[in-house]
Amino acid sequence: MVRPMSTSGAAKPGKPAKNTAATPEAAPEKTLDRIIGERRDKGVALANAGRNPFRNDVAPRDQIADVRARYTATKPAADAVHEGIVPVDGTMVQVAGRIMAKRGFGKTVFAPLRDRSDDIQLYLNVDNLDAGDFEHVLPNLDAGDIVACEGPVFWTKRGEMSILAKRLWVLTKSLRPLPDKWHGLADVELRYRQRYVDLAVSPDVREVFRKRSMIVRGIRQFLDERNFLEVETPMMHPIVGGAAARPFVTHHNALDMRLFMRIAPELYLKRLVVGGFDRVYEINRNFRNEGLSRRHNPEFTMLEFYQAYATYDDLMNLTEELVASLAKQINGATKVTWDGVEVDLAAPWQRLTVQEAVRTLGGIADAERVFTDPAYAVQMCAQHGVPAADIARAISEGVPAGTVLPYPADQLTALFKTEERDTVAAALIALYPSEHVRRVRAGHLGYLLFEATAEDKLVQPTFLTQFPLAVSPLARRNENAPEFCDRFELFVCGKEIANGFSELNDPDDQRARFAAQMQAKAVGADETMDYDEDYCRALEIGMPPTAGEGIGIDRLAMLLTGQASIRDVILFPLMRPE
RNA sequence: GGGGGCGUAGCUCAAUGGUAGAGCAGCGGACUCUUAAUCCGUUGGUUGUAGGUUCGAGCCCUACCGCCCCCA
Repeated sequence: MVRPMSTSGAAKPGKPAKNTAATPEAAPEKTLDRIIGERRDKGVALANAGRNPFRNDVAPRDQIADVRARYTATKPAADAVHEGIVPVDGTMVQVAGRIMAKRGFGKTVFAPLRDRSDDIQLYLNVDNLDAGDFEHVLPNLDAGDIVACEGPVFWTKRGEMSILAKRLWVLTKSLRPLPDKWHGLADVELRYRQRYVDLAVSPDVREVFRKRSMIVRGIRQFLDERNFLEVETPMMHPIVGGAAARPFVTHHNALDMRLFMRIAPELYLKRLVVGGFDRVYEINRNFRNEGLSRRHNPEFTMLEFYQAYATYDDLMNLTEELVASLAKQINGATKVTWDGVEVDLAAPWQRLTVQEAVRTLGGIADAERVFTDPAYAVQMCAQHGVPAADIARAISEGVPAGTVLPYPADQLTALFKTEERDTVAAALIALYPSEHVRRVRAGHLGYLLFEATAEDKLVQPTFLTQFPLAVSPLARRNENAPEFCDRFELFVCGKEIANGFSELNDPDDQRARFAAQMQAKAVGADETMDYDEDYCRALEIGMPPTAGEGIGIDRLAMLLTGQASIRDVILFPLMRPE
């Protein structure tokens, strides 16, 4: 079947001679329109010669990479004498892909062809190519066209493996020109908006996404080998849970129900652990309604996995093994360059408590006092640039709900920007019901101080451990220090890659943590979890001792492919509409 | 949200406030081992959008749109 090209009335013939005077009312044709018109005309010419320019009756038998592999060893010595064009063995290969360039020599045309696996050069010559193809197909061939080609393999004098084309079919006529053959597509905006063009012309970009796919496959293999069960849990949640982030809100019509796009699958996965699937994982999208940056995309991919009868310590060991083995599998080495820094992912990695990080990297000599004395912590935070709003909230969260504050709640942030800060803080701290709350609040401030002073100094892979309770509402308390949790985060080049902990499975403690989240929300925190009563009920059924972890797949892909922007590891990053 | 940068032909980029150019691609021609092929000729522009200043604006000013970077 030959579908005629729909040559639009506006399209002009191949030679747009200067006869526009004959149609003075015609709008001037733009360059791109003219190019598209010329390409359409070639499609019409193909159709007129009985060659459908959009056909689907020729499937390639061979992949280019396979052809290359098969013939690489037959390459003649550099000093070999050439006697015309001699196929290696006369075996016909048949490949298909996109024509990347066209170099014409009158009766000979060289045209590199690219399929998903590799490139190979087509040698299209009047003496060898089917006469009809030479006459009707070749003149209507453009860079960008999808073609199939059949012929034997030979080596050119310059030592380039080539296919001596006997037959050539245009399978898909490309109507738009490809970007500059040398510079490619440099405009990052166009690269993201028209990823199909970016991928078509940039092997490097293809390679990044191929590696990303290998990473995900490698993770599945790694976990499957360890008897983890891959599961799928809801992406639309009736309540917000599992992480501290602002959600996307949507609505289900039939049930007339508000739903949140999930910010994390954590609470569902742990329900499965309660149910007896005590090694589970999920690799899927999370959605967080936050700004875009080099390291944030509103939808991103997360691996979360849970292993019963394991501790956060076990998961740190597992993570080292997983990431180091992925690096070897994908790059053949544990060293990668990221952000201009050489990072070595070989195990073991440094382990450092948050408090130690504040002292050694943040340069706060009395870090211990920061994590026990909230008044001191306020001073340190203020000195080191922690935003006043964050300090005010962290301090306020310790005041029991319903207490009449000595200062108007809506002026707290403003007050924390002034010299009155310490007085105000002291007044609020005086309202705390217990020494425990004082320490919990100090821990919260200590964590803010860590973010301000130390986080970006964690360059080589580092497990940051012993997180303050206040910022870890789902993690198990440390046996010896109840204001800290058995939790870690993995940092590389100042970026958080993974987050794991021994799970909190005491339902009463979990209820108290949810209540604390409600309190935080009440004093203005916008990244809080909702109280999840069903999850608490599940914990009452009983969750075995468990450790769980989330690994950001996008950031891991950035690390292992050396990309500086998350947009370069997401095929279609979020953009404003054109 | 704040600050900085960028936006010119299909692509990659030029252009003291004074006639908008080049390379590639395209088109026509030559060429049977090129690979950023070469050579000759040639088409192609509402300089992101809308205003303003000026005798004159791609360039200066204002607003808006989009992208990038930094900060919050």
